Amino acid sequence: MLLTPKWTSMVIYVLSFGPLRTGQLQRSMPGISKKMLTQTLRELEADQLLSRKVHQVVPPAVEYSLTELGQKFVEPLLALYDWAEANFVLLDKVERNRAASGQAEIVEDESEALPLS
Amino acid sequence: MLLTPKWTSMVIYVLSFGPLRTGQLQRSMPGISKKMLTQTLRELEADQLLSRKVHQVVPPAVEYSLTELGQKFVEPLLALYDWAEANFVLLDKVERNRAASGQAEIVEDESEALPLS
DNA sequence: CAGCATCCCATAAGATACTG
DNA sequence: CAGTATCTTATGGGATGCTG
Repeated sequence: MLLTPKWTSMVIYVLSFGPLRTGQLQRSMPGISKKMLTQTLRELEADQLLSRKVHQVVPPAVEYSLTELGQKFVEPLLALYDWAEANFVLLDKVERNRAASGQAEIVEDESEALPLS
Repeated sequence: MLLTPKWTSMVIYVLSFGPLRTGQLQRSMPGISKKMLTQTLRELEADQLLSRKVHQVVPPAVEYSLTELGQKFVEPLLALYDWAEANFVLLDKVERNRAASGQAEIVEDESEALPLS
């Protein structure tokens, strides 16, 4: 899948603001390792969501930018982020929710037969 | 994250059509193991995206349904699915794209200085 | 029927060192 | 600066058997 890897959606999001060089990308995503950054970028490139431009200079300068397809992905991605933000899910609300109750509802049935199909 | 586990989004999707019992859920998702089904359901329950109702009968009958929060999640999720379908990404277009070209663009620069910040 | 526990394997991901 | 290679660990996930 496209969203299961840890960093893919974040790369798309960060690049949605404009093209970035490798180092800038890494600094935009605290915690990502160089290995995972490269790997994620290669996969997204293979999926044609971003393009990679190599400037033949020393030291090397590589610029990443979203393709048309990648830009089309930004909107549904933001829809997801908006939902998360609106419901504090990526923040700490869920943690607090987890802490609180959360028991399964027990339904006392009269019959011993299966009530559902 | 909420989307990284393999089955979470599918559970939400399947339940978006209405409440289901455990076995019905499993049959709705070919390939899911009982273990992962239970695990996924527990996590989504902890995140308050679905609720679990236990009917006290023999044999046991457990019904899962989306909470308000879970239902709010359906829309952005479908937006994502729509994008995927529109771009054949979950199908085979990507595979064909991967097969074809996909080389990084080489930009021939005159200078040896860094052209980008 | 629904769920839990256990064992095992595949993959994701982090750390580190090295190259042009 | 950008990238590769290698090693190690953490996690996800499948298979199976057992319980009320």
